[in-house]
Amino acid sequence: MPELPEVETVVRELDKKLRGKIIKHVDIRTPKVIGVGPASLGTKRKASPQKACEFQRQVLGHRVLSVKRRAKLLFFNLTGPQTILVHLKMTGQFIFEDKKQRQKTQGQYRVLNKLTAPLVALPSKHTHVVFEFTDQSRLYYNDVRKFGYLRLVQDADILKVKELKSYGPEPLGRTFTLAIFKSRSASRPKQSIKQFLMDNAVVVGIGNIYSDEILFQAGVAPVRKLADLQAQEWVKIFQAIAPVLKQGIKAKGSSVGDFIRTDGTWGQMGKFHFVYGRKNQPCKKCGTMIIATKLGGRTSCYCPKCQA
DNA sequence: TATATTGTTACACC
DNA sequence: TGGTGTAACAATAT
Repeated sequence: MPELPEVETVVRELDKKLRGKIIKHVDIRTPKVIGVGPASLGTKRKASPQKACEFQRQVLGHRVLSVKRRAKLLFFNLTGPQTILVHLKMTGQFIFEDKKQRQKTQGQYRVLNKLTAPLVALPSKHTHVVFEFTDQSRLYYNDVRKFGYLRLVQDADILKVKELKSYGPEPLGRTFTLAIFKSRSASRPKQSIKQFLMDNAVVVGIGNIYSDEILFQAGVAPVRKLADLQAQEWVKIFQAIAPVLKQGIKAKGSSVGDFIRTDGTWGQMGKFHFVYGRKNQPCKKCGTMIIATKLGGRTSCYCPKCQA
């Protein structure tokens, strides 16, 4: 389940590996994950062979200039007037391999990030797109749920992309301040702090895992309503955001769900989780059992003693 | 077989 | 009407 630290991990690795490479071939095995144009694909998407062809045609022969990130969206900036926007949603993943990498792994990967998942050769049944570059290296896009997408957008149309318009500030950016963060709560006093943190209009990139961890570090229960939070609690929550996300990036992402790095290895953040996914396990600080509750349809874990 | 999972959006409701 | 709250949706492993 990639959130900002996981997406950032993928972006840094891909930027290093793909920069300068020329796309020689694109194999689109599942056309429904492909979009063309600034309009969003929507949930009820159907396969469009025409779009897949157009995607292929416009991308072939172009060089990757850079790979960047905004919120949880990846940007593959290409030569020519196009950019590929990628959202991994729940289970999207990229695996990159060159000849050396292939020898190391013998072409075997776990497409699902579970120790019990079998090693498979790529492309697997969950591989939907394969990029091949002129130096023989390959980039595989896998997605078990097929919720993610690759969208080709003309650079001139980037500002027409709806999601980009509704996104709030980057949590690690200079424009994200306590005053701005707190001000967004005024119009929705009854919302829980957990849902507030996960709202991309408030601040981007924070999902279920990191919101739980941030609230643990802040000592605030996820069920607390915005209007009831004391000034000091706002400060604690705000000050917990950057360190928790930075630790996630440093650990190369979480090891939970289906997240794997671009070389098929796991991130280490899972080792540091204090509350996420630890229902009925003792709190690492006080030993109290971690409890789980549902907020806006999402499971939220917290320590009833450490978090008031 | 029912359930759990997420970001996004369509839509109901003040 | 505009902003907020909520439910639905996509697909599949377990």
